[in-house]
Amino acid sequence: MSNNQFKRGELYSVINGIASTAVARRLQKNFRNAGLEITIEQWSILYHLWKEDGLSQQELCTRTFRDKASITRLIDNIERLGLVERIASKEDRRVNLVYLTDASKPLQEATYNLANQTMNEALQGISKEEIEIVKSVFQRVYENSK
Amino acid sequence: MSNNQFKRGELYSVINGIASTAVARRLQKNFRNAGLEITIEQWSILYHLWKEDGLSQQELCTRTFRDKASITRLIDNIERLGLVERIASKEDRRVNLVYLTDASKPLQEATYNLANQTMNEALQGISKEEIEIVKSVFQRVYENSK
DNA sequence: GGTGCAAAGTTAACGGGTAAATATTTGGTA
DNA sequence: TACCAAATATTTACCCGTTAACTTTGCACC
Repeated sequence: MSNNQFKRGELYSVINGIASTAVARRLQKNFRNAGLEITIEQWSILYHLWKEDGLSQQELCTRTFRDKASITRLIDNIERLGLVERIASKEDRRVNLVYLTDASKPLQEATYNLANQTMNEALQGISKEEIEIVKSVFQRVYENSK
Repeated sequence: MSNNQFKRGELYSVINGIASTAVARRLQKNFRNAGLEITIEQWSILYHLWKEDGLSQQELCTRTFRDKASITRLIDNIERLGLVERIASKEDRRVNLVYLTDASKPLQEATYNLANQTMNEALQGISKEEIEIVKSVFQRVYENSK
């Protein structure tokens, strides 16, 4: 691939993730309009815990592509909201396991629906084949850049 | 488009912009390794000023897809680095025009080269046709979500 | 058993994004 | 002229991402 094949300006929006930012902002707005007072980042933690409860913070780092320090603060905030709690692992005392509380349960259905609806709106008019190409390209870009 | 055509989990990385985050992080690292002490966000402002100097803050909002408050703080920081300066518009006293200083000049060539190199590495093994599809999809996602 | 290293998590400092409230200026209009 | 609405920019408060330094714990190895 030559140095000049792609113009910087054209790819600028890709670098800055304009499209994904727009989707995230929209989803955040939909949460707020529905009276759900959580951020997208907090929701992404809950999302993984709904799939598998009791993950360690380190495991949440891996699954959400986040830093240890980010996870610490995210869990701090979600715990303050009463949606999760840290429980020290009995096997390894370095490890905190993060468990959902009962208060988190009502959020699951509502946020899933809003996320689905938001993604469907975002992907209006885009074919399944195009989605597959985007996913494939993203995977390679991620591998090339990580 | 049915509600179940796309699985949330598969699109999760798109929502969170994992790929674009990885590219941005890599570019930031390349800047730092080259001794360039500016952030990607600061660079994005300089990038637009190198194309056209003396833009208003509002115009920078539009071109960088950013909030007014973000621009205010970004310009604060870049101004503190001595790379730009605010000059009040004579036509409209509400407006600040942002001008590059001489100190910003040496950055232009170096950052352009690093940005080009970073993008080329990120896009290794990706065809021109795929790029076009991604850009087209992103444009529609952005329009659908903004 | 002590030493040293790696892993998990916390903290602080800095930069940036967003929302809401505020001030200033402009321009139109009654 | 007086008033009002819109545009530009700032400020504050809160949240998140990254880095670097640090603590605690586990483990391997001599």
